[in-house]
Order: sequence, then structure tokens, then C-alpha cells
Amino acid sequence: MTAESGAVFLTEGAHSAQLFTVLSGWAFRFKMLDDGRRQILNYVLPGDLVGLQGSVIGEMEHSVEALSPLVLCVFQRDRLDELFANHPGLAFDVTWLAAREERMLDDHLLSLGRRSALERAAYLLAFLHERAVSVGLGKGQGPVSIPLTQQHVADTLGLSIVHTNKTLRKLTNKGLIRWLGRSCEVLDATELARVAGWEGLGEPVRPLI
Amino acid sequence: MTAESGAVFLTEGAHSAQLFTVLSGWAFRFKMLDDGRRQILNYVLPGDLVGLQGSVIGEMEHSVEALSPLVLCVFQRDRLDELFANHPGLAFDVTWLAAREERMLDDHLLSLGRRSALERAAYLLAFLHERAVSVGLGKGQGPVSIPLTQQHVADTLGLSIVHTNKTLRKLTNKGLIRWLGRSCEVLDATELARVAGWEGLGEPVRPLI
DNA sequence: CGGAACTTTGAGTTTCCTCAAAAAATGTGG
DNA sequence: CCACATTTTTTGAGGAAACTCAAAGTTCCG
Repeated sequence: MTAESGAVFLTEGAHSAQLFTVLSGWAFRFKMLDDGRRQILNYVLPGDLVGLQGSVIGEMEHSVEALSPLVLCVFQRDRLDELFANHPGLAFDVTWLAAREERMLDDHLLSLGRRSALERAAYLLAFLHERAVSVGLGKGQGPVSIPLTQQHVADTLGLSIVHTNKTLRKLTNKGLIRWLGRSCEVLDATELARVAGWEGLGEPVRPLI
Repeated sequence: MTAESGAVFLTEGAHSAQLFTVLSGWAFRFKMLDDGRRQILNYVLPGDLVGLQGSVIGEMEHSVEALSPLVLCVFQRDRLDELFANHPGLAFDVTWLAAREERMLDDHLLSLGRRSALERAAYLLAFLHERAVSVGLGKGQGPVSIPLTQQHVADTLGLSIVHTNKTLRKLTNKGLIRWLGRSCEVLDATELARVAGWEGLGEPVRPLI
């Protein structure tokens, strides 16, 4: 299955939730408040599972939207029981992915709760850079390019679009990032992580799904 | 196994991570930045699993501290493989718990990113109240009592202790909570949820571990 | 080429923070 | 049970961070 950039392909409340594996492209998970405030929860990259909450618990409480053209592999939900029954190794891998997601959310919570705007922005871009590199998106010549707008950054960091712009400008002026059209190039991931006081994900092994 | 109130019984970086089930008591998971800023990630109640990240991925990236005297049941990590191999139903329950934790963290992120101080405080107390009731802590006469200090609330909401105090006072003045010693009584959980614009957890079924 | 979406900037306001200190509750040892 | 140290809660005042409003540039896309 494929999805266009900007397409919301899983929505909150969906009861017939499907489970997907991302083969290529970028997406993000988000929730909204009634008055339109949006919070981006995490980003989805190749190798990630999408819709596990819906499949395991029965209903989705967040939505997922594509940031770039996306290629997905669909899993029927009822086959999850079969997977646990007959493929314990794969079942463990699913749980490994869930634990890794939990760990990323822990990091995001630390950021939103206790880092300043500048630290938060540096953290986010260092994080996305590390994730992009870990799935092989850094192999092209030059810096890694992340497909998002400043509105996405604002809705991830819990900041207004105006303050986000001013904060990203500081990182740009330090030569750590560059903003191009609707994407961000990370020029110095090490320094970004240092500004944020972030240790990195530290993911030695990971299962292939 | 038991733990005293205030005891940190799992620490960040622990490599020989164990897996626990909580039988009774309250605890919380947290992370710290180098300069001492602390962020509480989530609360742990009876029926919760503690240390799954360490068991599945291999290293803990957060710590866990008791809020009240705690009774725990220890699981050896290597028995997790055996569980996945021979008890697919239980393995699924472990994954269910991981998905539920992920969902709670999603809610917390929405709160930290997009809710005001008052909304955040109302959300947190409605959330903790709902969790307490769901494990049967509401059966004693009178309101549910949650064992924490305002410093814990501040470190959960990402606010200073001073602003937290002023915010909780507003909720007290509205008659929604009462602060007693080092604990909080929830007097009107419905109104708290309404102030927060929060729908509740919505947990029809749950596995028994 | 023209409209829409996105980025940038400035000005004034609100929310939340820090500092400082007092008041209240809790715990401890005699 | 009381005196004392410690922790927790409360209050006030001034400052910093982030927000809203408004508008001008830019870039993107059909």
C-alpha cells in the first residue's frame, strides 16, 4: 500500500484498526484537542510498526499522517494472534518495537517537560537525524534532509510557530542546521545533541520486520 | 519483594535489569538531566509491569522510585524468552501492557505539549484518580487518596514548584481536590476531566498478570 | 503567473519562572 | 509529650520565556 504526503491514513477512533509496517518514507503520529491544538507524539520511519495500539487494545487514540510519499505493508489484525501462537521470535520482535517506542516517548517527555525551547529544538533534530541515519537515509552525499515544516516542529515541541521560528533561527545562526523549502538539513548532529544534553538512542541491535 | 516509600529500586543504566509485577503500592518512573532537572514519566500501580524496557532491549534508560510501601513479584529476565515460546497468551498480555503504557505516554505528551498549567494539573489528577479506581483503590469510604507531594506534581507537569502550588490552589478553591499532608484527595474527578478536556482512558478489558 | 502555504520580523501581553522568606506539617530523639 | 531539624506548602515581587496579533517576505505548486 502507498500513501501520499499529507495523507492521514489512520485516524483516531478507528475501530477496524489495521497494522502496518513502513517500508519507505516518513510519517508522524499525533493527537488533537477539541479546540484544534495539535501535538505530534513521534515520527515514523522505515522499519516502524504503525497501528499496534489499535491492533492490541482495539481502538486507536491517535492519528497518523504521511510527511512524504509512503510505502506500507499491511498486516491483518487477526493474524496477530496467529503470530503470537506460531512465531514467538517475531512476537518478541513486536514487543521489542513497542518497548523502543516507549523509550522514545520517555525521551520526548523529558524534553517537553524539562528542556528549554532551544534545547528542545536541538534534541528533536538530533533525534530525527539519528533515526534517519540508523535506517540508512544518510548514505546520499551531503547532509541528511528531514521532510517537515516549522509548523510540525512547533507541534512536536509544544511551542508556537513564531517562537519555533526564532528558536530554529538560533540553531541556523550557529551553523547546526539549514532550512530548505519544507525540509531541514542537519549539519552538525553532534553539536545539536550537546546543546540538548542528549545521549542519543543507543540502539545496538534491532529486529528486522 | 518489597520496597520502602522513597526507595529507588531500579536505576537508569542498570544492565542486569529485572522485570517486576507490582502487587500493591504506588511508584513512578522518571528521568533526570545532568543538572538535576527531573521529569516524571508515568506512575506505576498494582498490575503494572516494571522494567520491561530493560528486559526486552537490554538496558534501562529511566529509574523507578516507590511512592508508598510496595510489594513486587520478581521475574527473571531469561524467562521472558520461555514465556514467548510457551505461553503465547501471556506474551500477548505483556505486549498489551506495553501498548497501554504507550497510550498513557501519548496522553501525557499531549498534556505537556499543548495544555495550560491548570489543564495539565486537572488532567494529571483525573488520570491518577481513574487509574486508582480501576485497580480498586476507590473502595474505601470517601474520596480516593493519591500519595504524592507537590514536587512530584511539578516534576510530572514540567512546571516549577511555585507555579504548581498556585495552580493546585485554584483546583482546591474550585472544590475539585484537597491537599492533605503528602497526598491529594480527588473530590470531583468528572469536573477535573472536563477542565482538562480529557476523555478518560477507556479500558474495557485488561489481562491479569 | 497567481494563489496558497510557509517563513520571517516586530511589538506588546501573558504565562510561567526565580528568588526570597514565612508558615505549616512531619519526623526524631530525649 | 516536647523541642528541634527537616521537609513541605504558601505567599509576594520582579524578571524571563514564550505567546498572540499583525503584517511582510518567500517559496511552492498548479
